[in-house]
Amino acid sequence: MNIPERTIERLSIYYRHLYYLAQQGTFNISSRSLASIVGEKPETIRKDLSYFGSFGKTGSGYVVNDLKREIAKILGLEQGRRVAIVGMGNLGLALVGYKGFEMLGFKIAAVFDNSLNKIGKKYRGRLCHNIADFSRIARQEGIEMVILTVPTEAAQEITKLVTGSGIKALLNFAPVHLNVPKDVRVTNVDLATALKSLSFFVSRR
Amino acid sequence: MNIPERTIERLSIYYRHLYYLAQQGTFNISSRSLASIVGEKPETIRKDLSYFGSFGKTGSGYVVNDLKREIAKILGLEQGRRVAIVGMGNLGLALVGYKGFEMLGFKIAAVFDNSLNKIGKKYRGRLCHNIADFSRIARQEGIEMVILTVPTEAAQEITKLVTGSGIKALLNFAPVHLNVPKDVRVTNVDLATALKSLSFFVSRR
DNA sequence: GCGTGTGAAACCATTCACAGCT
DNA sequence: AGCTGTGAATGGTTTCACACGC
Repeated sequence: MNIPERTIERLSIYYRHLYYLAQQGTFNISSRSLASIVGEKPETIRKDLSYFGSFGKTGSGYVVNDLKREIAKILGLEQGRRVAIVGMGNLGLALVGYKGFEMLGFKIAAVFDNSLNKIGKKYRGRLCHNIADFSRIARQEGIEMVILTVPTEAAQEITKLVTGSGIKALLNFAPVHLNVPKDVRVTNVDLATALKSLSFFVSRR
Repeated sequence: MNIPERTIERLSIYYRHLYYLAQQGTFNISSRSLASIVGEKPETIRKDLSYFGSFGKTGSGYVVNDLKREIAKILGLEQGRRVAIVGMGNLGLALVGYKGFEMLGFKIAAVFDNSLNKIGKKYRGRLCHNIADFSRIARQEGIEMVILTVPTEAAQEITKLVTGSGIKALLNFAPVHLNVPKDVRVTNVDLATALKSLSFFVSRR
């Protein structure tokens, strides 16, 4: 079966809130309650889950911990994926310190830059490597995913280097469309674009 | 007519690339060339534009500067919208310095925090105000949109304060669903979620 | 010939509505 | 009674394919 893209995005959101709920000691939850927390409809949640199996109990809803574990399994969060951040500018720096990543099963295993001012320095306890050594260090550290926070002009070139080293998943913060081999997945986070879309809705009021 | 959400998101992306193209002195562009730059299909671009009018010339495509101006008009970018950043943590700090915003017609007119360590300090030349004074200063500065980079626990409360002061557009970086009045628009940027979605695709390879 | 603008078709995602289980 | 799981219906978005203008 073909799973909607949107479903995957939402599963990530469900996961986070189940995580919070588990911390608070909530044991059971219905699709209706979860829906009101995450801002979706109950049937959306049930449908999303139904692509992967039946995790609930009719009459009583879902066991928070079980559902959390199932979603982790679906999203591949169990293994504690190893991530590199490439580009130690303001944004890269903010992301190394972003608690959300580690909390949810990602390990920022290495950081890179091309500037001699930064290489060799430590950022939140992580030694900044020379981007030229990416291939070797990525292999050594078992990096599977890369967060790209480099300047726009450099983004395509560094993408080539990174995908050439076997990385198949990129989270790109540079506001350009990256050309990558077909088997590489890119997710773009475009900060200014998000703001511009909002602007449209301000205009129409 | 009802304009697809996705169309609006893409228009922002077209805009940015038209901006670059104009800088480089490109005069004309076809939907096909633009498509290959932004990573979309030509017919998607033409359809997106068709919701707002006919801006091209059959046979020769679009005049870069004209199309850029039209999209600016559509997205309401002409007025140089005034934006506030609330929360001067790592991420807020990175965003004050993010060139993409100013470049594309947004003015970061004020920044706020609740910490006495930060209030009164300057960040990239902008005085950090006490969040308690939001209402007054937002009015004074003509703030129309808010970028929220506060800790998760504080997000809902601050949202209440901000929307209570008449703000109708929020770009939210806190990983929670914000409850807002119906006439307020929220766009969520969820950094960890983006990474988790990617993880799913790594798993299935 | 090249390229836009656009109805119509195909595709994908959400919502409905209800059978079935506890 | 309460809640899940899911086909069927609806709604939204993308893609196709072609008429028309330069």
